[in-house]
Amino acid sequence: MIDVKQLKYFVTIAEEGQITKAAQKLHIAQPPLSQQLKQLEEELGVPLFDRKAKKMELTAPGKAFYEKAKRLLAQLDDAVAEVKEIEEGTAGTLSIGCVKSCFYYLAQAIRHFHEQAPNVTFHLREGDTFSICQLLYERRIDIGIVRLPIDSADYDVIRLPGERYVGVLPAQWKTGQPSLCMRDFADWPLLLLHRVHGAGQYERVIEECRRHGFEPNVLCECPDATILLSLVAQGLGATIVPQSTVALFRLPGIKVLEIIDSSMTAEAAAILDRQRYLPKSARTFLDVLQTVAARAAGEQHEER
Amino acid sequence: MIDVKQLKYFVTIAEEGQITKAAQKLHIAQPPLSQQLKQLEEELGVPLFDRKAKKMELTAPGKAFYEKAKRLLAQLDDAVAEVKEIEEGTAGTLSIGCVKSCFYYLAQAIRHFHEQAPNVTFHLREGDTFSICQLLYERRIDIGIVRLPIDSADYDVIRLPGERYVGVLPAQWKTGQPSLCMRDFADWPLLLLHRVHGAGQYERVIEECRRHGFEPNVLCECPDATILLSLVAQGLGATIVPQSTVALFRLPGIKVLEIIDSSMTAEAAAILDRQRYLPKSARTFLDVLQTVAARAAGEQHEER
DNA sequence: TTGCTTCCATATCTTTTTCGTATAGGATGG
DNA sequence: CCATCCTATACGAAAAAGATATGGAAGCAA
Repeated sequence: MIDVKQLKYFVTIAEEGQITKAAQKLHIAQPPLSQQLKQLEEELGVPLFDRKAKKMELTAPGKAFYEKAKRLLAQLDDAVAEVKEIEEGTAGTLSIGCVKSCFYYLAQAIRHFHEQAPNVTFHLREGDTFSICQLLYERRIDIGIVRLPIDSADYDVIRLPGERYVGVLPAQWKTGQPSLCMRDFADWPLLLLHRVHGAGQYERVIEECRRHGFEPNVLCECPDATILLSLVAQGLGATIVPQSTVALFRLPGIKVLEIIDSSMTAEAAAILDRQRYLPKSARTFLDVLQTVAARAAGEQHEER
Repeated sequence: MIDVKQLKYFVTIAEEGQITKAAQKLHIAQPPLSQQLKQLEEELGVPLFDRKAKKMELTAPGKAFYEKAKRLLAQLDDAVAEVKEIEEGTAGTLSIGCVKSCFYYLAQAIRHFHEQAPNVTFHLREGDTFSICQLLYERRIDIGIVRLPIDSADYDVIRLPGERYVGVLPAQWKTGQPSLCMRDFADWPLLLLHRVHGAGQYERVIEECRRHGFEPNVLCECPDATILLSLVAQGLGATIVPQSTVALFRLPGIKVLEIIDSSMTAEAAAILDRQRYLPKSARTFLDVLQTVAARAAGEQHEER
């Protein structure tokens, strides 16, 4: 079976014009090189060189094979380099699925990661937590970014720092203070994020309202943060969302106010298929994501 | 060092989806295949598969490498096939240098050879015997076709059948008989082939004239048969050339007559660089050339 | 859950291949 | 004609690849 080693040997001999010099260049002794060449010629069934007294000269088939061999070796090197680049995360594609309320993290992370690894391209998918998990299971995405809680049986869950919820009101609404209490929401129609499948933030917010002694008036539930916020901008009602959600989708016509008497935190996480090999680009991206999330959490504390 | 064998193994595993089946297909045991794969992954520094319970699944770098590897293996096969084709003479290029007075042989040989090996292309060079030898020495041509005698020290000489000389006269010249004697040339201005370097047919014809008791009146000597014959066609004089020479360059305005009282033969030969590997196409071509020359000689005898 | 099956990984031994040293043979040039 | 340079062959040593035996994890069925 023809071997890469034989190709390298052959190419070197062809370029050096003699076996002895080629052997030196290859850091092997001369006899084995003679043998390898002989073996290659036998495998091909074709003499590759005319053995002249002072120099080996390529035959017609030899010339043709030299060109091919050189090309093949170069392509092999390329292939190896590319594989390593993909592994190192300096090239390749990263597929990420993200719930909309976490796009702020994602956008920041992509921006920072792109500075480190400009050759990595992204495929983004959007959906609610359930569908993101589904995509991950189907291997359509490498990383999912979702809101907790989730059923974590099949995934590695990398928790991101929790963040506070904020109240979002139509800009024209009058409020006495520059901040809100949970009790304020008792009188307003509420628009809330709600997963299509399973329990999540929605249930948590309802729970919090009840803890503050009122049953919320939920006008609309919707799984998509941008739709929700645009409805708020239309003046339909107020909503309670994680802070980062409005950091990205800060539409005109809404105002964002702190809720001072609630310690609810929205938790997000990056999730991974446990059984799957993760390219280094993905691992690096996760680091970046965590850094971004941590900084966002820090800023939040400062504001407070 | 990455090995073709490893690539084949890897591709097979990738296609079979599991090591055990791949090992069966490759006719080796399973453990060595596991080891080879492991080794390849170590050399690349990248895991190529996710080991899942029931099937091996390619990682992102693995997918990329699979495509490259498959392509490389195909190209290697192509390269080997091409080299063998060139060796077998079913492809490649054949460079031939030929003196003009032998082009008849060459044309016939090329025509027949082309039927056998339509993928072989030709590079033709023309010159006198000396320059053809020179081209062969410089490896600009694979085969030379020349008139004897030559200095045969450095070449393998493959003699072609000898052929008779014929007299060529301007068409308008009146001759009593349908054939000629050497003596007839005593009265005519002669145009003769003459090598630029060294001795050859010219000297032989002069010698033959003297043997017949006259000193030829050489009006013009010239190394190129077509020029010579066109001068004859212009009525400038007569010439004596090998029969095959006029067989190809039968210009209007000349007539060809047998010389009945001379047994001079013109000898041609194919010559080869002794120290050089000869592709099979060249060897096959030589066979065809000899067949063609032999048949030409046969026809000549019949005519006679 | 238990037991069975399937498949990958590891360990060890055997065989094959490859390499290095020593040496012979052929061509070239002074 | 000898010295030199290069290639080819012979043979022992080292390295690599393969086969067999075995262990362990995961799926599947009872």
